[in-house]
Amino acid sequence: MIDASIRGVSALPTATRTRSRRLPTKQQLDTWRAFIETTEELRSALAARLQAESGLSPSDYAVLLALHDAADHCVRSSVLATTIGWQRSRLSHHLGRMERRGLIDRQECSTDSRGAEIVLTPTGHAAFRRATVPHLRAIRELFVDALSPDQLEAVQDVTAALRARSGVCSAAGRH
Amino acid sequence: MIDASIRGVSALPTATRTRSRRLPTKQQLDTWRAFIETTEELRSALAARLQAESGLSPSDYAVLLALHDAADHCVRSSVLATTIGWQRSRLSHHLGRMERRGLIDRQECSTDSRGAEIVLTPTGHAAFRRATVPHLRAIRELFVDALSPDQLEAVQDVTAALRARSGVCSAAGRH
DNA sequence: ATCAACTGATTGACGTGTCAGTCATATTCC
DNA sequence: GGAATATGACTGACACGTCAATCAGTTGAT
Repeated sequence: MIDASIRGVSALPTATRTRSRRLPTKQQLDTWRAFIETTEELRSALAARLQAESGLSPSDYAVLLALHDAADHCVRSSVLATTIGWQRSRLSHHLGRMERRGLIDRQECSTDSRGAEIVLTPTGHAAFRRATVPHLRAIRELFVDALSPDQLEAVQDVTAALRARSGVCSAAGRH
Repeated sequence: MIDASIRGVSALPTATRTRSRRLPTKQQLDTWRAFIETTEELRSALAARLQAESGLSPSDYAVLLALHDAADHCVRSSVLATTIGWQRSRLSHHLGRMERRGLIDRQECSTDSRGAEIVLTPTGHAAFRRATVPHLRAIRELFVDALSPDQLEAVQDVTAALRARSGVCSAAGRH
């Protein structure tokens, strides 16, 4: 969980002050470390709650949500992949596991016989309904309620800035 | 921390209990979503750079860093596990893979014959040295330089607030 | 109509992480 | 000293994700 790949700055060559070679200061690294560890903790705390309350992983939830939002609770596999921003093979593997658990069903596509249509089973629908309110509540408790309105605004500000920088090719979002 | 875990739902005033059923607003969910997606993007962008520049995963780097910081580049396996905050089995598996790649070596412990001492090999040391500066530079480029001083401060503020909240839950179930 | 190129989806191999043991050695208590 | 217990580390089974390959079906050029 904890990403320790940030620590141990003790032996930094502070001599090089060239612009592009500049390295983060100790304090900046501390901020980075706190940031990356906190987000990881938050993510895993939420995953643990979701699992405990509904037996679903975040990935399961993402798939069920996309299916639930779709008309007829039925989506082409490729569409599903782009909707939740996954690679096809990942989706294929995950759908196999979810199918084995009876959460979804695969059907042949009428318009393109290569295609697969993914359908929400009654079991899958029930699992999603059971999961959704507690999950949203957990998000509120662990994230929203932990922050003041100002802090929430700061989060939006910071994420936008980070995206602008690293999201060189920030397409329609992933995950 | 003790009083926090004792604070139970039954002892809460009515207003708070009503509040506990409220769900996040659409805007709050958007903020959450942006937050979680951006951190994930940042994490994976950094991992990709580390991998490309040094052939190491963030996990590899964490292990090598802890070993590098240790006296004689040699640490007891259990100490290593707590240092980087991993479960023992995870570390054991990962060390097996790193040993196969020649990055580390396992030796018998002199003081406790159940124990194992993990040693940095020359190969591992070289890989770590090759990885460090580019990795820190990537952190600066993708995180530090993307944010203003005010924003960096806001990050610290927000992470502290999140930790204070979720720490209530994770304190019980950690390690 | 045919063949090459493309596309939708799955598969296999492999690295990774978790959980529940297992085994050998240390420690504790009588 | 010797049984009960605790500890350090490893293992096996399994879920998960990525990459490269595969396969069947579709499209496009000639």
